[in-house]
Amino acid sequence: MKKIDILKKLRSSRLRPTKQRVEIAKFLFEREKTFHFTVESLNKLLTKKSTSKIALATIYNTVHAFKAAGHLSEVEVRGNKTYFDTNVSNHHHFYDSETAELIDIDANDIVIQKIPKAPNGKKIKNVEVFINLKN
Amino acid sequence: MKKIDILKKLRSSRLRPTKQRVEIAKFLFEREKTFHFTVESLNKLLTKKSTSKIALATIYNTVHAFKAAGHLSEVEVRGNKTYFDTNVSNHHHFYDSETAELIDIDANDIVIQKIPKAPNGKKIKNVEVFINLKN
DNA sequence: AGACTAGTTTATAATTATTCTAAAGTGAAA
DNA sequence: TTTCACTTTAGAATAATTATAAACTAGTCT
Repeated sequence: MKKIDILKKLRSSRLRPTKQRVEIAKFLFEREKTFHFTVESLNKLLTKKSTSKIALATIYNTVHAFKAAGHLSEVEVRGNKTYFDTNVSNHHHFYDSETAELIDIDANDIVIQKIPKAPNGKKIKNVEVFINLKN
Repeated sequence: MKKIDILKKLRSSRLRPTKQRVEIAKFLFEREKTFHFTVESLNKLLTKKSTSKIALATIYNTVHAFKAAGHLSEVEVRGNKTYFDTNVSNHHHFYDSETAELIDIDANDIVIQKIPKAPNGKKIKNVEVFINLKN
């Protein structure tokens, strides 16, 4: 994703393309593969990569703004920290608890044959499959 | 589950049946249906039910000890608090984000037809399906 | 039964992740 | 270029959980 697209992406979501947002967006979205991270890991990576320090609160703000805009998804991982994913399409995850690493699984690679009905008055919003790994 | 069984359960897990552990175990395991809770909710319920106050740290200790012994499972719920489940068999969950409520799904009620291979050198430990609900 | 000891409970402090606050800064519309 | 709503920022506040260390107790050994 080019810089111009980053700007479009931000503007189309009514997010002012500030220096910080552009830098974080470039870091997150200008890559081939999907990227999984926590706010802590993102902060470390940004600090290493860049000269200008972005406040932790700004990273929280920005990540949440990107999530609200649909540019990031939050991943179902049990544990203390919240994981985010640049892949916002419907998909699933492997989780390697040894390395605390997430790996995407394409929605087409999992087929569910039988699924229960939602309880009274409720509807199914989405189905997330989580495959825990061991060595 | 009777009191004698609670004592057996504790002893078989090498957990001394202290007053607090027995009280918590009775509260958790002497019921028909599976029970979902957070440490906070359990603490409130125990405080309401019982005369003797159990320290919050003890509840954390005990819940973790029960989990380590395989008497409780931790549920995959994104969010700040950790959810536990008295159902330790292989099963899945509905999650109602409106009410922050978990509902068990029997393992037989979900059939997965196609599943990806585990990455190099890894094996599949287990598969958890999580169905998010909406109104 | 009495005393010992390792395991347990407890109140409180510490830690960790996240959110709040309010003052200073800044994009972009006019 | 002025203006102002939106942002950023440092630091305080909050919330969940874990650590600490002193007091307590179940079970064992006599």
